[in-house]
Amino acid sequence: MVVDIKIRKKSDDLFHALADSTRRSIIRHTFEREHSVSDLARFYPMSFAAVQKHVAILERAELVTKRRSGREQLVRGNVLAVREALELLEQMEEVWRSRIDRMDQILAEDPKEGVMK
Amino acid sequence: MVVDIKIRKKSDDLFHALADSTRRSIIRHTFEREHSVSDLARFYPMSFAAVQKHVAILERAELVTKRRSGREQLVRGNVLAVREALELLEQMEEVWRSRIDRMDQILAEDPKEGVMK
DNA sequence: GATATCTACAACCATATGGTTGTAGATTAG
DNA sequence: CTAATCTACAACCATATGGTTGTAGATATC
Repeated sequence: MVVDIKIRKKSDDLFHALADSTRRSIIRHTFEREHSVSDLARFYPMSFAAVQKHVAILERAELVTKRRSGREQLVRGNVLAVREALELLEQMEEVWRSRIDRMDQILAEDPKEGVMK
Repeated sequence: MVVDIKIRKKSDDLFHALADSTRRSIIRHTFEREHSVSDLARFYPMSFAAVQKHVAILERAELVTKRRSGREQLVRGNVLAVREALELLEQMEEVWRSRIDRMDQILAEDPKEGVMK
């Protein structure tokens, strides 16, 4: 299905965006309050352009949004994308949990079955 | 601190490992039950060596463990790493939540203060 | 109007990533 | 013993990634 490809791509973007400590730091900062891009750039040991690229990756993953204010571009964290990532991980955990449930079920079955074999 | 670097690297590895749909699929499969590497390789449209590399990346992120059984290498998902990723995301969410709390606090203050200004 | 600031974006570079094929060592099956 | 299977790992390749510098357009400040 085409929709599946979209979900896959979105998850790829989401986790990829999270797989960098600078970007995780930007998320935290922009969760606290809005920051302009150059505001953020002053904070990290890299060029303005590099930070700009990190913000673009976060934006594509919808982890942050940008809003223009005069000549500044204000970046704000979007908690919904983090929730999305949490849900994806919880779905994985669910597969694991259901396996444990099945094992419990097998162990709870009448032991005679096993002994008689 | 040196410990921080370790945590950073670990988080990088963890989210990077999750940022690929083949690897997320392997996690799900090995959460259900153990699979040998060639078992997994038969399932995906790529070479054995490619799957082997994906498993290595998952192993480095501690998302799976391997156990030898004769000539086979059995791969099993490790739910603890998923929990770790969940915790990291929840910590981010916490920053956001505390900001909301602060805003609520400001809005709950005696309105006279604002009016009198 | 002139100058400084903030942003966008292109071009470039070194390294990482995700794939391939090929070779060789262990282990099992016939 | 021989053949088949499973794994490890090296070498290679195209593209992606994360950084750089430089240029140019908007906006604000003096």
